[in-house]
Amino acid sequence: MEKVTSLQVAERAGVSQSAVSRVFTPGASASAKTVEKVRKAATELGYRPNMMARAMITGKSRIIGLVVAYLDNQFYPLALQLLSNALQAKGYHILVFTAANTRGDADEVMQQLLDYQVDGIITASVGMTNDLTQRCAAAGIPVVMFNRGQAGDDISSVTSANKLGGRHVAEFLLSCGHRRLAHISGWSGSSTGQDRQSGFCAVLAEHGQDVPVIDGMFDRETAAAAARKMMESATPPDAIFVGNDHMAFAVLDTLRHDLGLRVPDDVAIVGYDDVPLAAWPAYNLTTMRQPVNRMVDATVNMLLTRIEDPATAPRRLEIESPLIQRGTTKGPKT
Amino acid sequence: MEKVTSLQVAERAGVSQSAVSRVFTPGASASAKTVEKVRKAATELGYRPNMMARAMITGKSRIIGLVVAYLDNQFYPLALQLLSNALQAKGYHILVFTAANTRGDADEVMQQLLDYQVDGIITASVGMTNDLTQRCAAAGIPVVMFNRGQAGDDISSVTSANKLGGRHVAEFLLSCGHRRLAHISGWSGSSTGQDRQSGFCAVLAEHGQDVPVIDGMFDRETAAAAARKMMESATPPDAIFVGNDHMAFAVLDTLRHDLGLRVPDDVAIVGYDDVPLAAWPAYNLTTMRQPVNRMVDATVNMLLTRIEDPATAPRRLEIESPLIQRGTTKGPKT
DNA sequence: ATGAAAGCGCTAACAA
DNA sequence: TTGTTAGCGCTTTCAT
Repeated sequence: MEKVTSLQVAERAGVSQSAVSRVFTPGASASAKTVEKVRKAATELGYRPNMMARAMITGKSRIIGLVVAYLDNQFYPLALQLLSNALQAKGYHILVFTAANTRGDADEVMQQLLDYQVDGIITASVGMTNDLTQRCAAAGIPVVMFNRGQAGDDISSVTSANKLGGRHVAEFLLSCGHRRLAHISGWSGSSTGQDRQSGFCAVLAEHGQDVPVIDGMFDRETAAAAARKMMESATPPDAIFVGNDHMAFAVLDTLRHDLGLRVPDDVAIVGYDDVPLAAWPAYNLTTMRQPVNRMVDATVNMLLTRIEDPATAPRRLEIESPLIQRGTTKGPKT
Repeated sequence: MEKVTSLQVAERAGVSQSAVSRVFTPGASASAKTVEKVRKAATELGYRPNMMARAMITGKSRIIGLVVAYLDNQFYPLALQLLSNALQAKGYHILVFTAANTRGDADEVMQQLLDYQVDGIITASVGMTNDLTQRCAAAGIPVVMFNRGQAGDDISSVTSANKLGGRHVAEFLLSCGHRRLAHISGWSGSSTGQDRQSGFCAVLAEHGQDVPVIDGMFDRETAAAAARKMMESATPPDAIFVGNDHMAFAVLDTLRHDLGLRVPDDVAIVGYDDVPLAAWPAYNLTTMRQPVNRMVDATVNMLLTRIEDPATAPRRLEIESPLIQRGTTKGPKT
């Protein structure tokens, strides 16, 4: 099982080394006879082309850099797995870069990305202030932001229709008869957090309501503290829209176990993402679905399209998705 | 931000190309003056050595292949994140390979691993029948199995002390006064599943008890069905040891919501892993901790040691860890 | 300590 | 279609 080179295969097959190369290069021409001889010799020797050498010449590594900040939120492991599967099926692989949402860190990651000559980059759970994306795009590497958008620019992104989703939630809660709504938002440094909030608040503003909002930072502790604060205020809400499921679980835990409140009787809760855990009976959370599968497919398509043809214009895709009613809300008044 | 080569840096610094190389090669010699000139020119040009070219010569890619079967169990995303952080700090990165636990798939993954010339391999949530590990080891690539062992062989592995853990659980449940114990085991094709089961059953055998066991396959549905079956039998258990937390959550859901049973009053439940979710109030699960941090550190150390010195003998490390008592069991009778 | 020269394993012109 | 040739960007002898 030692290193086998194309030259050795060539000798064994009685052809030139470049003939071997052609047989293993998708778009190359070789006679049926040559192909057969080479394939035979190759399997006998256990030959496979060396990716590194190939990458060095073609400039294509068939490696996609995945930049990810945290994996505590169940949504991201799921996405990672699906992305990996989808890319693997297309002959690509994911090189993982963990990055804090800080400036210096982003620079370092950026350099590493370039070092490895990744063909493309997917960023997930990375904030929008990050010029990392900008700089990679500037370096000519296709970038797709997964589950994050960026205000009016030239970077591809795939998200769900977050603004619309926020509106849906507001309309739904109103239709349930709730009148004192509140919002524990996703991190205000992320488009996702902002959009959900603005959609939600817009509808309520149309109804003349001003909504208390606390930034939950996509973090359990922060969200739990926010929930406590809201419920202990003079006019506690009768329904809370939480910026994602991950925080919503923390809110539910706090409401039920710390404050002894009943959900949805005392407060209704709506989350965002519809991660698997949301459907488990222990939480049974009403939530806006994010269609991970479709988001992943779109991300992969977009990225590979741009890799194959760099002239392709960046796109910003928003996928609509339904509200999933479960046990943390009462049905709408009819 | 275009491609900058060592030759360009050399010209600008007024030295030879090999001088530049030496400055960027850890163990090489260069005068202070040369180093300074080169460093200056390099930063001005934004030069960084090309990993691919370097990898091709040295045979070291600084890439670690991570083979992983599924990420639904919270334990693995957590491990992935920690592994990535630890390796990144040492200048390595993780290339992800998702693989089903099937023979043909393993072969394919194995080839891809070799194609990318990974310096080392970590397998997680991969079964033991997989000769993938054997073959990689045979190909001279250091392999560490994370959270899996393999019966008496020459591959490094890092696990918790699963057999001992199983024993702990049995002794604990007996001390709580339970007399009708049962076990929903981890996948019997994994050492982890087997060891936990054998430790657990060994203690009970010593007490003359024969324990009903159903293989939960590390799967929610399978575990839930097993729990239902057990509770509906003529002599339902008064305590169930579930092979990991991921399944234990499913069991708790079924017990509480489908069967209307109270935990721990009707049945006590113990899991294994102590994933973050186990500590959340909604489950508040008593469980054997697996010390992810220490397991990750050990894995990284072991792997890098073997990469740096291939002569190092493989090791099988078992890390002991405590039982974390929470709300799904009653304290021991005193 | 430094430069010149020889490749690592492969792809991509270029002729034939 | 095929073989020959020239590199990709770098590390590493080998002289100096």
